[in-house]
Amino acid sequence: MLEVRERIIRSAIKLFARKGFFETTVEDIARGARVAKGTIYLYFKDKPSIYTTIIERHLQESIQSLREIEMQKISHREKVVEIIKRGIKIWLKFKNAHPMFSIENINFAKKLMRGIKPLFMKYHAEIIERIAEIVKAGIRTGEFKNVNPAVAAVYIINIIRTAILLPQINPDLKNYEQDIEKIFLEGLIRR
Amino acid sequence: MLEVRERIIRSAIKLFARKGFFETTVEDIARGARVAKGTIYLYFKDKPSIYTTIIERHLQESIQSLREIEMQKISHREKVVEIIKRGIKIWLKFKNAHPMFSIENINFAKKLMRGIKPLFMKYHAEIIERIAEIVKAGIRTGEFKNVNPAVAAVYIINIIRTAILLPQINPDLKNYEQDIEKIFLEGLIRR
Amino acid sequence: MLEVRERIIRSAIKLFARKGFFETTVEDIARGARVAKGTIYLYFKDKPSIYTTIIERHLQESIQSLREIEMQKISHREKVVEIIKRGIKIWLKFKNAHPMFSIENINFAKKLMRGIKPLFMKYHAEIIERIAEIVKAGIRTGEFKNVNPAVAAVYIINIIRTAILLPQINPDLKNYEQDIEKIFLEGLIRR
Amino acid sequence: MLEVRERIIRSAIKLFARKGFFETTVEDIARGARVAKGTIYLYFKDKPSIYTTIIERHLQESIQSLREIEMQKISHREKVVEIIKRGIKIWLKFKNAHPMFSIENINFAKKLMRGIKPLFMKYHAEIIERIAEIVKAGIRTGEFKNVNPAVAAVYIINIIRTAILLPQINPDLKNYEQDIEKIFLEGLIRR
DNA sequence: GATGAATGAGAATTCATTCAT
DNA sequence: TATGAATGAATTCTCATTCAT
Repeated sequence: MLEVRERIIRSAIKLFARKGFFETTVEDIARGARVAKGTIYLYFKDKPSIYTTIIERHLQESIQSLREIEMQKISHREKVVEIIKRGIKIWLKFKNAHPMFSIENINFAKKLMRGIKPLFMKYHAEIIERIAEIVKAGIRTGEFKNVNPAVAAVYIINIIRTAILLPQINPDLKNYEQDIEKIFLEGLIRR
Repeated sequence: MLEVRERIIRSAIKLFARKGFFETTVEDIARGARVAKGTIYLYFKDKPSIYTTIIERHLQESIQSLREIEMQKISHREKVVEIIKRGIKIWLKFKNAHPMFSIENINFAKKLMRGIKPLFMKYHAEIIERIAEIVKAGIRTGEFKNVNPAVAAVYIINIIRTAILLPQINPDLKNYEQDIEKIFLEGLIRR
Repeated sequence: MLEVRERIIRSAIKLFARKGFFETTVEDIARGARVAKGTIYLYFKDKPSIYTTIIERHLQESIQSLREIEMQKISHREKVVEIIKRGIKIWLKFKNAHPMFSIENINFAKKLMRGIKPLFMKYHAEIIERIAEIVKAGIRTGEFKNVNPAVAAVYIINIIRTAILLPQINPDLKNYEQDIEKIFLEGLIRR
Repeated sequence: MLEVRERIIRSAIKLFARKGFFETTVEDIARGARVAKGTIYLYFKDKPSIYTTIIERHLQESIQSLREIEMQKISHREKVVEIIKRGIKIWLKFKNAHPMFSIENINFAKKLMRGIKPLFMKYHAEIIERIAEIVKAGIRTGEFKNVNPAVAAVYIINIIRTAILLPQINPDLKNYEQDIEKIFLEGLIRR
């Protein structure tokens, strides 16, 4: 049997993803973790802090993934492609509950989420920063066009988002990753 | 003074965008519209239906915008650029509350959104369809690369989203639209 | 077209009988009377006073009916039977909404009905009184057993109630009036 | 101190009888039971279900009482008298709130009662049935007149009602039970 | 007289959080 | 540590009544 704290987190991830933060009750989480309601409060200060913990974990995972990519001996183009691939993998785990690349959700519930924003912003800024660094390097080596690296970084995060949303919106689509990558790297315009 | 119904809608748009659906109370909306709580219920069946009405309005506006672009006598490239420009304008108004712009919210509050989903999906499908048609035409004329038009359509919607998020994440950035457009149309890779 | 006031009363009678006092809204009554909601308040002080008016009308009708029976040249036994017959007829019109022989309803809604109680009690006392007078006379002439006339009067009102409830409880029953009258006049015990 | 659930039920019985269902608030009940408002909802799904529970309890008590009477080794006449005596005792506790005792209430609040009606009808039918059986047996043995037993059963229930109402209407009356019993068993007519 | 839009007090219900055991 | 019964603030929604037109 897992640690109580871990059981709570896993139960919460499952429920937040399925029903959302507001429509998941602390009781639901407790039931899923097979502990009593009160026990939750021995491990977490309040409901939002469960959410915060989950987000933080995923953001850290994302940053760890970026660090690994940075150190690989591959072209910057390949690095960018790798960021997208691994980003999809990590974020897919957390799917819809993840406010990561859905920054709006942070505003979606001001009061409750107030505590999440600074945390999120800190990590988010680092993620953008690290991706921007790779883009900047790619520009220096002449691999990439001369664009604002920060803009490109946000753009890349949205590419990940596009890849995750696409099958939700259009489940029949196959091999869309190739098209996304193509448009992203080479542009929509034919020459 | 505006019509009561219109005042309620505008108050709700402002509040949903600022605080989100759950943390906006009916009383808040009433206060913002300068009517009594009960008055809301003369114009709307319940709280979710205010939300639905707002969403529908924005989706219809989006579709109307697409129709106008379709009829313009400009290149497909210019049409796509125009879609993005006008999309930004429309969605900016509704910012954070807009579930299209932030499809994750649909899962962020499953039960609430259940009623909205069919409505949303209907319009969303039409929007994707119309954008895809333009892309398809552009491919035929040789303006665009040969990619799956549906993939490109979702991609374009996410470009709009990127453009809206960027200044929120990094308020110092200037002229980022140009870079976004450049990456989108010509790709990140230099040649 | 009837007078407005009369239209309101008839609409209310119909609705109170069908849905009860609490679940009939003033708006319902107005719609049924084909007047605007506000118009009701030109004719009645408030919602309970519509109810009061209806009750008063029926109680007066009951008393009028008793007065007529008193003057008839028939035996006391026949008078009592007549009271029951005409009581059934009058009360049936108002059926379930009638708190008359459902004195509990007066307590069923203390606050709202507070105004009804004195009115009701006044008439009710008179009705009991008049019936008791007839019973007393019957005892004097030797037609009836020597029982407390007031007890007999309430008993008689409950006979009316029994006759009205029976078909509601058991719709298949036929000719039950005869059995009720028999038990009432001659008793259940065989001799 | 009683169990919480029991305290809630007793508080509700007292209040429903005094003020009626509609004018008793959940807060009232909670205060009377000395628990918080929310606690009510740990024991009952909603307000009507408190009512239902109370009704069911009293109906079951009535049936249990009938079963006991059935088994007694006394004449049918004595059984019938016993039914009335014990009926008075049981129903007095629940007085005004009891819809059996006051079947009109069923229509006094149609929507509310819709959920109660099937429950009520089930028990009510059994009560009538059991009383009717006793009457039928009394007719067979020659104790009772040859009347429809179902009619007599409803008649008996109304006798109970008469006995409960009488002191409410006329508080000065003494020994009225004897007169009621006399009229019921031997009839009003003198011979 | 007549209207019906607007009001707002009041009710039922939910659920995060506490705390005695 | 763990429990889960109890709490009560907060929210949605209803509807009798008012009042400007």
